[in-house]
Amino acid sequence: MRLAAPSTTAETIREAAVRVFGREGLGAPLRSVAAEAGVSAGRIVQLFGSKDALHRACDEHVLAVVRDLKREGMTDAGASLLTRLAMVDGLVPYVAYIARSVQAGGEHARTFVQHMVDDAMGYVADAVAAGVVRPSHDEGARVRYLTESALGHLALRLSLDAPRDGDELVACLRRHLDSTTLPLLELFTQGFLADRRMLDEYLMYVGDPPAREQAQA
Amino acid sequence: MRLAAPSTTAETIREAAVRVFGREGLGAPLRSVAAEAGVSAGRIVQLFGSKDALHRACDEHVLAVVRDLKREGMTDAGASLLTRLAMVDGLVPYVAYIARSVQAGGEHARTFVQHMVDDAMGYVADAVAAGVVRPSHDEGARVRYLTESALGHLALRLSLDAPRDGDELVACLRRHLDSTTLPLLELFTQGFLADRRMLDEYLMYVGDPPAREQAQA
DNA sequence: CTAGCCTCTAAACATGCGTTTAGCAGCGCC
DNA sequence: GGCGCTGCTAAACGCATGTTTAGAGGCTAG
Repeated sequence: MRLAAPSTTAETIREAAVRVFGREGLGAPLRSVAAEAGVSAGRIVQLFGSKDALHRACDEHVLAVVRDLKREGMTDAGASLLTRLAMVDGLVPYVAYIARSVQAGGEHARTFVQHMVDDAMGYVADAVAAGVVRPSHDEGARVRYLTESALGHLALRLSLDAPRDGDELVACLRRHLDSTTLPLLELFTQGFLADRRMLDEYLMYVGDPPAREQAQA
Repeated sequence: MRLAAPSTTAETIREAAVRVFGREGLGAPLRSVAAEAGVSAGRIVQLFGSKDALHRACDEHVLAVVRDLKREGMTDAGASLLTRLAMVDGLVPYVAYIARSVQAGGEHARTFVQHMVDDAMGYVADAVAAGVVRPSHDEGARVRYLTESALGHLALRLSLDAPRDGDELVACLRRHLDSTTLPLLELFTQGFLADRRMLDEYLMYVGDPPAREQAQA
C-alpha cells in the first residue's frame, strides 16, 4: 500500500499538515507545519488562505484517501476500518489525523464521525446478514457506540502518549493495537457480564420486552 | 448527593474552574474561569500561582471528591463509576472535568487514567469473584481497555457537542448515557461476534491456546 | 532589455493569553 | 492618624500565533 508522493508545494504542505496535526493535534502551530513542509508559514496561508482552510483541505484529502482504500476492498467484519488502516505503517498518520480531527470538535469533526459511522453501518449490516455478527436491538445505536468509542479511545491514547515524531507515532499505535486486541476480541466474543439480567431489566425499563430468543433461555 | 458549598475565594475559583474546564477543555482561557468565578484573572494567579497550578489543584480536588464518593459506597459492577457519577446532575461537572483533563494529555492525565484503571480493577475483581462478570484471559488489559474507551468516548462527545453552559453540559451527558446504555449492555451481555473463531485464532497467534471451557463448546 | 507573473521569504502586525505590576479600599493595631 | 496587612482590580507586559505586507529572485514573452 503506497500513496502517491506529493508533486506540488500545496500537496507537500498538506501531507506535512496531516503528519503534524495527527501527532500533536489541531492546535499545533502553523509554524510547526511550515517547518515540517520546509516552507514558510506565509506560504501556507498564501496557498490555502488560512489555517482553518488548511484543516478543511486535510479533512477532505484524508476522507478521499479513506474512500479510495475502501474501494480497494479493505472490508472485513472482524476489524474496523480504522484498525486495518492502523496496521499499515504508511497509513498511520492518516489514522492519527482522523482521531485528532474529531478530538478537536466542531463541524469538521461531526462530519468526520458521521462518515465513519455510515461506513461501519455498511460493514456491520453485511456481517449480520452473513451470520458473522449477532443482530442488535438497535443497530444504529450499536454502530455509533462502537465507532465513537474506538475513535475516542484512539484520540485519548494519542493525547496520553504525545508522540514527538513519526516513529513514536507508529510505536504508539502499535502499542494501542497490541493492548486492545485481546480485550476487544474477548468482549466481542463472550461479552462481559455472566448473565442477561441487566440487559433484560433495561429492555423492560425502556418498554421493549426481551426478544423472542430470550424465551428459549 | 450534595457537595459542600465553597466558603473561600480559592474554593469558589476552583469550582468555577472545574465547571469551565469540564465544558470547554483545559484550553479555556483563565479569563473565562475568572468571569465564571466573579474575580479577576490576576486574583487567580495570586491565589494559585499559575494556570497550571490551578489545573493541578482541580485534579487533586476532583480525585478527592471521587474518593469520598467511593467511600460512600457507590460500587456496582454493572455501571462504571463514571457512569454512576454522570447520573447525578450535581456531579456532571466533575465527570466532564475528568474527561477533559485526560483529553488534555500530559502527566496529570496519565495519573488520572491510572487512578480510574486501578479503581475499576477493584470492582471488576470483586464482580468476577461473585460470578457477576466473566473472567478474562488478561484482566489488566481488559480493565484498561474498558476504562480508557469509556473515558475517550466521553471526551469525544464533549468535544463534538461543545456545551456552552451547565444546562447544556447536563443535557450532553444525558444524551450520551441514553444513547450508549443499550449498546453497551447488549455488548456486555451477548458480545458482538456470532462465534469464537477470531478469539481462538488470536489466542493461538499469541501462543496462548484456548482455555479449558472452549473444550466444552 | 524590460515588464509581468509566479514562487517564496522575512519581518511586521494584530490579537489573545498567562502573568506581573501598581495601586486602591478596608481593617486592625499602636 | 499612620502603618501594615489582606483582598482585590485594572492595566501593562511579554510572548506565541495567525495573518499581512513588502520585496527578492527566477522565468518567460515581447
